Amino acid sequence: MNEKTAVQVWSRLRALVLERHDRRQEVCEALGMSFSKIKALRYLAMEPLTMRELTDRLKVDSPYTTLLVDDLEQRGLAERTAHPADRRRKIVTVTPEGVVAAARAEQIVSRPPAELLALDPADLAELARITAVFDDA
Amino acid sequence: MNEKTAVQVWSRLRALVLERHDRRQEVCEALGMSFSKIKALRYLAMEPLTMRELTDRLKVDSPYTTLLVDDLEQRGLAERTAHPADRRRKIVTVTPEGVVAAARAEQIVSRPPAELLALDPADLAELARITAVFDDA
DNA sequence: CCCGTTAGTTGTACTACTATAATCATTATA
DNA sequence: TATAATGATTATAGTAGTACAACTAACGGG
Repeated sequence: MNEKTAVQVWSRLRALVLERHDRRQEVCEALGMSFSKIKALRYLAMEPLTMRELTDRLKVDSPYTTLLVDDLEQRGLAERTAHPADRRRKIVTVTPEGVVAAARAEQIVSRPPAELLALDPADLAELARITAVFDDA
Repeated sequence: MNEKTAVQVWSRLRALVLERHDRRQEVCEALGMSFSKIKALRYLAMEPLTMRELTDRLKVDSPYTTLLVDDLEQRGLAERTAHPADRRRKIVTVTPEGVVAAARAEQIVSRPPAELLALDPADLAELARITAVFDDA
């Protein structure tokens, strides 16, 4: 009954991530911007992206990406710069202020929930071992 | 280093639930309605609720709950009925069609991801054992 | 060099959701 | 029994996000 156990585990993981520890509202309030903008900022903080790459990562349409980056620029968190090889493209990079803001967001969402911290260390280690395969799956 | 391991596990669980297997779009397309309405329908399918109780569960404001239930009623998926003891309240119940729709939604979101099904049965059992404490936490 | 394609922007219109205030009926309470 | 509080609705306005069409500028292959 692998299937049945998987359903049960899946239900618990969803409850943990989606219901009990949905940090979206918290991070939106902390940074004073919508979650879409925070997602954009976090992608850009990982590496500079062209508008198109950012559009693909966010899974939105390109006109909306323009609006998102417009807003991030107005807040002084990101900048459009020229692409060295293709003058059609624009590379969006985060400013130092953007790096700080992205780190604040990252810190909030990555804070592990009490349920995990309360686990027996051996069980937590087991969890780490078992979930390791998710990284490259 | 319990903290560090917890951060790592938390990161993997978030990626699994939020990035790789976010079923929101899929279930919205299957039922032809917004995710808020589907959430409302699923709560109501578990048990009949008053408008206030539904409002609290959905964490929206009461005027919006009115709109949500209006729409579910128009689709023939839910019904407002009188409260036996308090004529101010209205009890919202799902219709037989609503039960079917809620079950379809449930089936989509509860389908466990390939990552879990591919686990070694012993590891999956371990996962079930360790995550069991989440149920009452 | 022409032509199809791509990158990005602008504009418009729409849906989903949020916030607030006002209103009505009903119930609980001082 | 007057008054406060509650449950639900209506109305209004605003923000966020989505979809589409049109457009400019620039690249790339025949």
